[in-house]
Amino acid sequence: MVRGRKVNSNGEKSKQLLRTKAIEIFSTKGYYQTKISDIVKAANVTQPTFYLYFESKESLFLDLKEEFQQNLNNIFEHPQEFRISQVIEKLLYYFAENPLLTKIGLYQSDDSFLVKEKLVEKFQQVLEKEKNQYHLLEGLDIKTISQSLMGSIERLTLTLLITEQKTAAELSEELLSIYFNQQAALATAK
Amino acid sequence: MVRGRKVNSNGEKSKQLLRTKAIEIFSTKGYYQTKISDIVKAANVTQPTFYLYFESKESLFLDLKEEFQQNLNNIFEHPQEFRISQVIEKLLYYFAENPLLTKIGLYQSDDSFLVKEKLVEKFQQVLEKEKNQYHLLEGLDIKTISQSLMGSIERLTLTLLITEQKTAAELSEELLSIYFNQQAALATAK
Amino acid sequence: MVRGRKVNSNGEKSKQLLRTKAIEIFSTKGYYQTKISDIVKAANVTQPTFYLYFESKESLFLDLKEEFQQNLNNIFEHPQEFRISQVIEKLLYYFAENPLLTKIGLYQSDDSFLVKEKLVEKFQQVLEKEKNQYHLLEGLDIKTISQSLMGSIERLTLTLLITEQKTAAELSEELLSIYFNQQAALATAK
Amino acid sequence: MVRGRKVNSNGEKSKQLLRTKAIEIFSTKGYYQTKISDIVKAANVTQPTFYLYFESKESLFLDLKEEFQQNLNNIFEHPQEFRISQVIEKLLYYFAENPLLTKIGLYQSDDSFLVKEKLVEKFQQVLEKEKNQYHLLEGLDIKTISQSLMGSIERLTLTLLITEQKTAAELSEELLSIYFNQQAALATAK
DNA sequence: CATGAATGAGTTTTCATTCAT
DNA sequence: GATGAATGAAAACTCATTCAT
Repeated sequence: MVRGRKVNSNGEKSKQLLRTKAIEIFSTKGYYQTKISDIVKAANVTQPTFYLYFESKESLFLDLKEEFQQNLNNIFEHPQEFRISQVIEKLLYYFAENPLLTKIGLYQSDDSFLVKEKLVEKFQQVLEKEKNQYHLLEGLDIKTISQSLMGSIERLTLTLLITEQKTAAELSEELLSIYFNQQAALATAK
Repeated sequence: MVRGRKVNSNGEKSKQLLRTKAIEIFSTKGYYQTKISDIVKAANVTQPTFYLYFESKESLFLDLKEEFQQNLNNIFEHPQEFRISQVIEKLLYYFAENPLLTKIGLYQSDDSFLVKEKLVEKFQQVLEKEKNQYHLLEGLDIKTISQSLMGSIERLTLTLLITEQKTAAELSEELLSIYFNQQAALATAK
Repeated sequence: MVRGRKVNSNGEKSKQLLRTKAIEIFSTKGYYQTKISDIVKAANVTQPTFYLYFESKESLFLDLKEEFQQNLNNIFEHPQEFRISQVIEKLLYYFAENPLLTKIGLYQSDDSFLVKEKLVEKFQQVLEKEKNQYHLLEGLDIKTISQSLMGSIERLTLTLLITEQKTAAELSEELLSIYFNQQAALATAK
Repeated sequence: MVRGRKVNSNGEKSKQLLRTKAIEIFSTKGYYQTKISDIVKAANVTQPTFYLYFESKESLFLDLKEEFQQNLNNIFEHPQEFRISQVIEKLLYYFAENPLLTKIGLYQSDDSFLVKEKLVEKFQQVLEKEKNQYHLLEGLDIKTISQSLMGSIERLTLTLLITEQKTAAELSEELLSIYFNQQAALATAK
């Protein structure tokens, strides 16, 4: 029945460990299926320790979700002007680098749908500007294309990117080919 | 409220009402966040009434999920040979007709990922056969296309189809254009 | 959804059937483990029918228990004077003829212990009068013998009598031999 | 009552208290009639505390039952050869020392009948070997005697031993006298 | 800094009983 | 005489959170 501070223990370390384990489990099982007991077991500390560093289960999850969203916002902050190819690339690179946070923010968070709606809007804006450059887009509803693109990105991220079967670069290129690249078609047509 | 039979009460009606409410709530909040108390409140009966008609929360949810999956299997049963356009159409029509069940089977069920994997496989098979017909596919990884298509379908279903902003027919056509139709591009190119 | 009186149905018949099934199930599973739903299922009627004939689960069980106890009382009513052999015989014959009621009254009822205490008292009284006739009893505590006899009777009833491995006659004789019969011993001794 | 640790609280103490109370109540009311709420009320803690120390109501009961059975097995383990007098003595001593566990294992457990059947078999084996030494046994069915003895032991245990009206030593001697001891009879006969 | 011990507030599920037909 | 439909009351169990050490 030893109590009190562990030898070599260190607050910041415990906090980081808890955070890491929380991300792992949240990203896999989702918010409701993740129990505090799971997290602390994985971090090898007790439940009260969790509350030493985080206000509540909810606030931690919210923090993680917001971190994801914040990062996402930062990506598109500086230069207002992006080409769709850059948008796709930047997204995939970010997702590839933060797979677990991405799973949380894109699939597990209750307002992941908002995040996606925002991205879709972004796509729309960009495509609106670029539509003349892609013959393939002619006659197509940009809203539909944007939503479709969002769907493609989220699924490819989940199944091929995060699983490391493909790289962000590869997937960017493939997506661009699918959605906007007439090379093949044009070549053939000629 | 007193015990015993309600005036004008009717078992089949109650069961259907409960089922309907359950589908509504399951499809919105998911399995874990849906409480029996939510369902019975919506159906204006008490908790034991739920157990009069359903074995448990889990078995009801499983039934709904399986109904969705069964329907899906039936779609592709008869003629073994489908063209990708038919596959997409049939999916979207089915989803449009069963929006809530679709939400459950495609987004809320624990094994929705399996359903999608199966669909992706289907896409791959069909595309493998048809690849020569679509110049756009040249040089592209069919697996990636299939996954991407799955993503597009699931997102368009969720955001445009189920919300009745677009019809299954419209979305099928748009998807075909995006993924396989060179018309516009070719026309322009000429 | 047919409702109302069954063709050929008959109140007394239903009541008897319910009673019979109740006895069967109560005797096997005990009061708390027996559900009204078990009883009515066995009798092939619905739950409200049970309440048509019996006030409640408890009152039916109490009735059965009291019937057992009443019968038991009747056995020893008339001639005040019994020999221990007669007491044992009469008990075993009654138990053999009413195996299920016996199981209820002797093993399942909450106050079966009272019944047994009363029987033990009876044994004591009778033995007190007869003790001179049985040399084996000399020096032994009649209370202990009476309790022991009660235990023997209840166990033999449960394991050999009710299972029809032995008859009441056989067991009476054997019990008398064990507890009071010196024949063998004396014969040998001489 | 507030949340969190009680002043001076101690886990092992709480667990033991819960166990003790559980044994008391299980032994009196049986498994089904014992509610967790009874146990925790008796131990002056809340229901979750119960689950802090025990997996479930069932597993606790099973543990207690198995403890009883294990002890019982241990009694007869070492020397394979026992005389019936020793068997009876050892049983009664064990029962006297563990009255509540005995009530659970011998009367309340769902498989107490198995325990008794096993004991009866033991009696049979031992008596088979010793039958020549007891003239009283001549002409009697050893199975009946064994069952009868089991009944005597269980009843005497319940009514005289556990209630501390008689000691294990006294009851052993009395049982031996009743079942196997011709002294008195013989003495008289001579 | 960290733990051991405990609890409030739910959640699913069961069962005897009772109305309306 | 009998059923279909419903419910009140309680049971076991879970989980995020909190106090005392």
